[in-house]
Amino acid sequence: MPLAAATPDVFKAISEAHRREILDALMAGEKAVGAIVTDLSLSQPQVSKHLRVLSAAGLVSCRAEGRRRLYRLEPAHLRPVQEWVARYEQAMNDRMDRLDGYLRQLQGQGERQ
Amino acid sequence: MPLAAATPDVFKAISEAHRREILDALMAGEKAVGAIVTDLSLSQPQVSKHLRVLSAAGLVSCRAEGRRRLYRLEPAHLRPVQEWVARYEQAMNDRMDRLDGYLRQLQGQGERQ
DNA sequence: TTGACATATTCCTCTTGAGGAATAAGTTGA
DNA sequence: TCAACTTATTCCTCAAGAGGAATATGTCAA
Repeated sequence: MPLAAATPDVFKAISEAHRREILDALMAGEKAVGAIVTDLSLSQPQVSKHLRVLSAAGLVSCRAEGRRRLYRLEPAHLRPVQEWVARYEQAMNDRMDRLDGYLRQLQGQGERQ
Repeated sequence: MPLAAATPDVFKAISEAHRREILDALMAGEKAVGAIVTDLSLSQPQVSKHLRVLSAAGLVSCRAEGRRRLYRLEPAHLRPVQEWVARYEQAMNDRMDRLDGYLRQLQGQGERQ
């Protein structure tokens, strides 16, 4: 994973399954790198590199405690994604409403016949 | 864009900015490829390839009308993303609540002094 | 200081993916 | 059938990105 992988693009950051797993693991709370390694059965460099990407995207933060580094979720930085999908939830509902209206209309016709 | 790009992975599909723009453009309703091309100032092959990826992910569907192909949004297939982020909204709120409780506690102490 | 430990980084290889140019394929109208 | 039109596909190149192995960096404990 080259340095350039540390893109601050949140959508890119969460597009990788392993990185989503890491975020999921951090939902339980702060964790050291080693804990993530054992939890997810990934290699240590692999986890470090993914954490770097997540960090660049602002999705995790880090504090040092002794020789360990404790990573913590920063869920607020998922907001761009959240807002983006939210607009489509609206679209989903609109479609539902149309379908609903159509069904109601069909039903009305049925009753009139 | 090789064929292998047609991954049915929704997260990968929406990780590309141009593809998100295409989806956004389709929120207004069904559109022909050419319309997307002019709307977004992308090349025609570029749009076709992105539509292929979006289609493989189930995010758009297509119907032929004469020599044109009309693409339509399938917002329901964004559900995996929506559900995934939703879990983090919960995490955000939890954190907010803790912050709120903490502030209240501080305020209480201030009043007592 | 030295050695064990925890994490980060570098170097490498391989695959994936984006985009351009050219072309193929399907459709319509004359 | 032929020419114009619309979209899809192929071939190519280049950059990005993932992962492994080895190593560097930093920290603690004795």
